[in-house]
Amino acid sequence: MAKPTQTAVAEEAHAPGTLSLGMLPDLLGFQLRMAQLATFRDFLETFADLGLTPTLFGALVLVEANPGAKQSELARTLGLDRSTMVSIIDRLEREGWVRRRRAATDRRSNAIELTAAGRRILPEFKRRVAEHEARLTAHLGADEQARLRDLLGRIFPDRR
Amino acid sequence: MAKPTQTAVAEEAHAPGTLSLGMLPDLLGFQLRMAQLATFRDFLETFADLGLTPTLFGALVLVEANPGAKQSELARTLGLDRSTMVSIIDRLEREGWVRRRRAATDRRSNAIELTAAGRRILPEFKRRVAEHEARLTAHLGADEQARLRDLLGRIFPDRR
DNA sequence: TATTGTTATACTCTATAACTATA
DNA sequence: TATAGTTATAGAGTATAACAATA
Repeated sequence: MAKPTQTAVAEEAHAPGTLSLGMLPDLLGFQLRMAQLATFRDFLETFADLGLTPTLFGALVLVEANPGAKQSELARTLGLDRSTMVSIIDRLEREGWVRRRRAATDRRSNAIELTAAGRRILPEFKRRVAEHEARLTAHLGADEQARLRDLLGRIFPDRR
Repeated sequence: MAKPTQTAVAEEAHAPGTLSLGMLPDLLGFQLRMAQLATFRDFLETFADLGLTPTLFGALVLVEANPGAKQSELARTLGLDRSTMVSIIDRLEREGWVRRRRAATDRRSNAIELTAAGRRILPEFKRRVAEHEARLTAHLGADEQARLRDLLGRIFPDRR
């Protein structure tokens, strides 16, 4: 599996079918982007039959962990606008996994909570996500996975 | 549209303003997504005056490293469809940074290359990207940055 | 005045399918 | 037949601005 290191190419000449990446591999932003793109696509394939996206799954887990949370709280936690959260909750509600309830203390807001169907199906979602994660980390040891999560968590911690 | 039924109910207790993330921090995909989102937004702000995106910058660097490469080669390397690459090259060409040249050997394809203006401005782009990268890695040591890039490169290496 | 949810709208990014010109 | 570039189009995801209800 070991490929010879690519040497500097002369002007105009580059291996057919294989391009040099130039400085890109040295950029954290580039590695982040490519890893995220591959991961996103695998996630979509994992849930192709249900149309579940990483954002929808994240919202479901958040609702489970914070029953009765407001839409705008969920939005802020996921780094989304509250108008974006409307359609996300719409979809989850249309699937019958969550419901909107009028909050008792502040009647402007909706308290979002899982339905019985949502609580029933969430373990299956988590099981599939675990399989997806296993593919993601197939080439990493358990210690490396933990290290990677830790390092990622320290990128722009002030922007979250 | 159909408005959801809303019934008043008592909210369950969770810390005001701060939601629990549940299992999300344990998911590599989630950390990846949040880090990439923050990074993408900082990149856009960095080039707000020029409208340069990570993809456009990546394409420029690729053209620099592989003068005369075909559009479809660039597309494959960046993980994009060749129809998507059309508009990317369109934009770079409209800015005057690259040009399409009829390939001599295969007249179906375009050989993409930097213009003089492109070669002139690329160092400035790289300087700004370096500043962006510095913000990104503000909380990481040099060794940790290298380790992070290495670990990211081992996520789905077979899908790239 | 400020906030919450909502709607209307628009913009970006991306892919699919069909077309053309070559190979 | 197959490939490279292009075009038209559609879908997903997102944000901004304005509005009503409520605080």
